[in-house]
Amino acid sequence: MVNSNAARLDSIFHALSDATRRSILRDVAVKDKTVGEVARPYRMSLAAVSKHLNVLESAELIARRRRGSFQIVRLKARNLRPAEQWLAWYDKFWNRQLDALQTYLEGDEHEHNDG
Amino acid sequence: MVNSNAARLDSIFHALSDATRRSILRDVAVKDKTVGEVARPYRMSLAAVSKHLNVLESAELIARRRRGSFQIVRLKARNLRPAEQWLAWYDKFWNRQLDALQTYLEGDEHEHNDG
DNA sequence: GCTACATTCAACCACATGGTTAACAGTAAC
DNA sequence: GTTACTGTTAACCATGTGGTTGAATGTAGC
Repeated sequence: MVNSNAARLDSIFHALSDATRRSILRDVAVKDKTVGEVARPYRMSLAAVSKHLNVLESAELIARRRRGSFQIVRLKARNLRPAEQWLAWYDKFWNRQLDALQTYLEGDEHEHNDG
Repeated sequence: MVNSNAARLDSIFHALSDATRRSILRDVAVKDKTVGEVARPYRMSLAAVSKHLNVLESAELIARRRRGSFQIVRLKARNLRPAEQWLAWYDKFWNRQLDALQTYLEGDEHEHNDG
């Protein structure tokens, strides 16, 4: 619909398209963590994790704030909402089992004319 | 073909991270379309659209089947479900307004979304 | 087989991504 | 200021992405 909305969805879905980043979101959802704490479970450099955090932050899915010499990573869960709302539009297509209907029509040689 | 859950989510979210592909999903949700019909609204080559369809197909969000010399593109809406379920886990964080609570508790700065 | 049409594949390009290591910068403690 | 620690930035590399054009494939009909 709106273009800025599209760009927002681009960045959110892109941020979610990496398993490491999704895992990081889970980690910080439960409890705020420092960057070091976020990075520790992952077998990659701190710099790599920092870049993942940049991606998540530019999608506004996390925020970093400084506390002393640490940076605290916090989830901004509400900003997942546009993605969930976008997906919710498709509920009707599986809830009403149109997909199953089409699978049925496709599976046999039933050719329902598109017109 | 998608193996693990994580890889499946990778491919789904990646497929959704492009506005053209999201738009294509909307287009074929309403009604099955040929590749040519899908491509017509977009200002890019048919080959480019075909590549977008490849991405959507490898995420199993669409299926193509041949009918005569045409290929019919059909939505496989149910396969959006893993993405929606992944996101649904975060509902509690905004529904219970823990996000706002944490912002309040942690923050001197009341940063409200400036967008 | 030949022609026309629908779509994909191949080769190519510019740029983004995810990772590395090493250098740099902010903060605290001495 | 120096040292130690936390985290980001820079430079680099291999691979992936989104687009192009043009050739190739598959199907229908003559």
